[in-house]
Amino acid sequence: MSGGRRRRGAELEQAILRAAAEELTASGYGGMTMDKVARRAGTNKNAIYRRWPQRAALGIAAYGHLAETLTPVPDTGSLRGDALELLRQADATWSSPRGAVLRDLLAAAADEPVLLELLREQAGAGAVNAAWRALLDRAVARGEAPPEAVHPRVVALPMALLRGEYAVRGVPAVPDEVLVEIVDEVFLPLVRGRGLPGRHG
Amino acid sequence: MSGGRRRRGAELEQAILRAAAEELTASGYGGMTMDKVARRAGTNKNAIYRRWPQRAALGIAAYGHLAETLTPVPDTGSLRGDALELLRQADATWSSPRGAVLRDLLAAAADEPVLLELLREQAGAGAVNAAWRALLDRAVARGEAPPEAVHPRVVALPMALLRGEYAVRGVPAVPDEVLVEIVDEVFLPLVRGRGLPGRHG
DNA sequence: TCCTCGAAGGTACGAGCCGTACCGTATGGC
DNA sequence: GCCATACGGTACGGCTCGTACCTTCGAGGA
Repeated sequence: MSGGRRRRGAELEQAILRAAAEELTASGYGGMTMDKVARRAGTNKNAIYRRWPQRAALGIAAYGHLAETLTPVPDTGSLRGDALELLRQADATWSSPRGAVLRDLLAAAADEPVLLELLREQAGAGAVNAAWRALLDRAVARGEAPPEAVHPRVVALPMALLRGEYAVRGVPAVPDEVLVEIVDEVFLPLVRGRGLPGRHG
Repeated sequence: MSGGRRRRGAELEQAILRAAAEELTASGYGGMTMDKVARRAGTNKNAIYRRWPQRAALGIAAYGHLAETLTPVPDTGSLRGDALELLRQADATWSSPRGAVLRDLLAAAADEPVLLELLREQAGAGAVNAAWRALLDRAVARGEAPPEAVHPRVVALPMALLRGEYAVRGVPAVPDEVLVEIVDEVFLPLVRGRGLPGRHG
């Protein structure tokens, strides 16, 4: 909106995305109205709908602008320390305003596989998974965990339990005791248990 | 709407709830409009808003009418069989149309603790939890699992993982292999692992 | 340098929904 | 038989989404 120039293509697209991201942080996903985004971007809904066919698609794309911060994989020297740290990072993210947006988007995209996959990309679900895997690999290398412990379901377990907590309690952040319990009462015992012979073939 | 009689109190309330439940099954939660419910119940929105202040509250109450079927706790003789059966029951519920409604309601109530608690009651979350606990208790009694295995987090684990699957994949039912994996690769190893001494205090 | 076509701006609109207000009317209790 | 209460009917304001239509700009080719 500077001068009489008319923005086009990528320039306009970035402006829209930034405006949408600002609306997201200001009013959440529910408050991210197409009209408000258009007004804030200094354009009109036409230009938006030409790029994103639905509100949810714009919301997901805009979330990508918000969630550009990549959290480093912790390395405390012990599996327990690493797991706890990573879980605390995740909890901090999920309980932040950005986490509220993420959860709303997740709900909005739940019945559209295409959007769901897009959201997973934007939210860095792959990176989180890789972090947990790296953490387990290191523990195995240190001899702290049996090699059998490295398994996709084990990798995904702590985040699933964290999500479960949010589903049960709702908005507020998960107390630290719960995170400790997830690690000490579930994650670590499971890692130990997978070193034992099972009954199944 | 039979005859010229005017319904009041509990009679009208039941009629509204039934109409809302029918709308839920017909169009899902998103399609459950206050106007449509009122029309189907043969009344008007006034009578509804006098009882439920928001759409979500009505949706949750109506869901209670849908989910009156209590599933029996399986008893196959082995922990693995019981767990698998219970997980399959849960998956069947969650992947049914009723499950779609439930997931929508969960999203709608996510940021209102009061509604969330109401929904947990209506959805029989307590009963499901009790079923998993009973199943573990029986396994302990049979000597199939160590007493330490009975722990709230262990009880809640399989359902949390199932929810996680829905969050990741979206709508379709979870393949049976995944359910088997949850039991064989996570649940049972954890139960075994909790019988071992850990490193924490 | 001029022309043309695609893209952006502006605006208006239809449709749907929520939640509220107002008022006439029946019903059950006193 | 009277009256407070709750129901029926209807209308409305406000908001949102998504679409349509036309004007205007801008970039690249002739």
